[in-house]
Amino acid sequence: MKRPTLIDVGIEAGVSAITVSRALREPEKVSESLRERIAKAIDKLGYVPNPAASSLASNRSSIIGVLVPSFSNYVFADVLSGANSVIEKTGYSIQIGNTGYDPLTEEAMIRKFVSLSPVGLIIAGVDQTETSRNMLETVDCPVVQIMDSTDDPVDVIVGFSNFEAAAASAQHMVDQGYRRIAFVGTRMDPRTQQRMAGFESVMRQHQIYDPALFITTPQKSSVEIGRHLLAGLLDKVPDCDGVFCNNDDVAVGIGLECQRRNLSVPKDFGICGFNDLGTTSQMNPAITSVYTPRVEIGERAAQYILDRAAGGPQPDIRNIDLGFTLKKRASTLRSEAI
Amino acid sequence: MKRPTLIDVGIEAGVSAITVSRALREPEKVSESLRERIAKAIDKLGYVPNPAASSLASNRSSIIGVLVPSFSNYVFADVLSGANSVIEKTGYSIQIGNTGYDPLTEEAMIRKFVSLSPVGLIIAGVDQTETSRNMLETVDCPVVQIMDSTDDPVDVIVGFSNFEAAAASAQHMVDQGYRRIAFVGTRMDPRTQQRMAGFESVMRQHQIYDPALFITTPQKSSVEIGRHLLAGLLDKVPDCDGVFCNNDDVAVGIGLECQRRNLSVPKDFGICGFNDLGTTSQMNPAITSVYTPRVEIGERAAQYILDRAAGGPQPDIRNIDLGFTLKKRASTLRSEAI
DNA sequence: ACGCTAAATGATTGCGCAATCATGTGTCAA
DNA sequence: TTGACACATGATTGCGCAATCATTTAGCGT
Repeated sequence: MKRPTLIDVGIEAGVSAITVSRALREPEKVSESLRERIAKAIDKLGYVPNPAASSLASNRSSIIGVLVPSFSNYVFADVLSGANSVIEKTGYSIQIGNTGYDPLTEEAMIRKFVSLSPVGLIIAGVDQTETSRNMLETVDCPVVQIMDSTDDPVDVIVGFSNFEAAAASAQHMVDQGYRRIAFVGTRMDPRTQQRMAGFESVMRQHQIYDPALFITTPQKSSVEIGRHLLAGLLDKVPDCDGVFCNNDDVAVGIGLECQRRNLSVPKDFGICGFNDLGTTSQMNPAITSVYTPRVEIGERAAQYILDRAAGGPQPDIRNIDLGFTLKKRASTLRSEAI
Repeated sequence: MKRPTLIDVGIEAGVSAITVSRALREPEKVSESLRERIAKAIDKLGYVPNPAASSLASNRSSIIGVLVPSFSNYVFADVLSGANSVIEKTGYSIQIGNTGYDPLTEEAMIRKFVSLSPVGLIIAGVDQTETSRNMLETVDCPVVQIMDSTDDPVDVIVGFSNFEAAAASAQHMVDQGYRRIAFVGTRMDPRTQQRMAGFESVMRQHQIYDPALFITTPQKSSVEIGRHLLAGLLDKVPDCDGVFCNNDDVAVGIGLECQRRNLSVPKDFGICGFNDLGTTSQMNPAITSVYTPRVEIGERAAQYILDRAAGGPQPDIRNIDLGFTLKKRASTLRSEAI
């Protein structure tokens, strides 16, 4: 009852082991009749390839590594979902790693992944350590950075500009007449910092920049923290008339806290979220948010790796910017609300 | 510049390859001095083990397979997070699979995972096909079913009783005086059906069972669908006075729709969610929900696999029920609200 | 019918490691 | 001093597959 090998299948089908191997990997190089006989033998014996042996012999595993900073951040659940939908139809599989937003953990995970001779790697962001960057430059497989935008990716990057997305949101709020807009940032990972920079740039441009309006916390985002941060913010800056959040959870929390305080949204207070995870659009009033194409980013990243694995070239455009969409909703549309 | 092997390290350290291998896997069997020399050599050469070779030679990979029905269901993001927190400190890695709530996809994924000679498997639920069940019974590694409860697991099961959790919620609503309580179910996967059964059982017990109060849809849950389902429900059953949702998203959507309709919660309408994902507790009013120990389930499942891998025995209690907690909040506490 | 080429199939080898068994080395009791 | 024994280290082998090269067969024009 041992697990059958290529040799067993070969014997059953009356061919050599290598022909079976070929029939599986390059069927066009094996005659029709043999293919059928081999298929029958595989079926009969219940043969399943041994990926370890294949990997060892070919110096190439069938693993695609996906490195994300957090599983509980739903943004990455979506990315994973997109990548999976593309990969699951192939013979490849996804191995995941969680860096916990820590560069050194990330380094360790990259080292581990590189040792797998993966088909490709997907990794969030551009802010790797020098050592990490070096490993990624050197590894013999496509590497896709995601959720960000840069002219100098390791290989290619699929994402959008966090700076621009935040700037567009800020500009929208300014357009709607808000002047004392706060930035609320949780976790403060590199992408959040870029959003903060984009926000700040627009504030400065309109000469309404005020450092007192920047509220940040290293805690992870949540609806609950959003409520607390709004309370703190209004204590500290009572004349604050709006907020841009680095995350939808926080925006929802703030929206709920406004309900409780009977703070009129959008009239007296504007709210803008980030990522458009679904709840913002259903709130009362509906909350403006920046839709980011997370699922598509996962799909495109995975597809690029498959294309390269199939022999495709590195494309000319290495910065694949899928953009973002500012979903303007009631929570900031003060002009229409009057 | 080739990747160094055990032999290279051995030469560098002046020992044989197998001693290096031992130093890595069973350090206590190698003398202190050699261990140091070997460690230095490994460092100098930047040696990283080849998992494929190891797996081939030992007939045992370092992979723990986790099979979930969906990545975008945040419940499983939490499970994954819990499992990862336990596993990341070890030399093992997580390979994930998405069954898409489809038994045949699940079968295929199990087949694939089994072929990896994994350290262990974690799989959601108990409703595998006969073929799946067979493979799981046969595979030579610990298998942990999760998110459910049964006296007859494949190996062990870590979870809670969906039937009991729903029944407890229903009983609570009945205790609060609700009599025309609807069940709103999305996706209708096996666990949702168990919740429905638990709910139904309590309704029958109190002789207030009415099939018209069961609203189900194959769509996945979301805040948006929750709003729509409430609208449909109130059209169909105007005297409905409460709802038990199989999922928090739906409960939040219903809560928001009640806000919009100025339907007084909990006075005229009670709402209970499931899973307690975080937003329910922050709503106005706060929504009652059943907290399920998702992260802990992931942790315990992973820990069990590690224990078994380290030579531990199969425990006596194979049904590890971590329970649930009904978080009674304003949305159902009608007696207190008056 | 002959030789040429292309297509189909096979034989051999080694990937890097761990299982197994073999050997060396030191310690201690009698 | 000897032998028994534990402990430390090494040599050999094979895991199942794919890369490489070798061989056979089929198809074709002249």
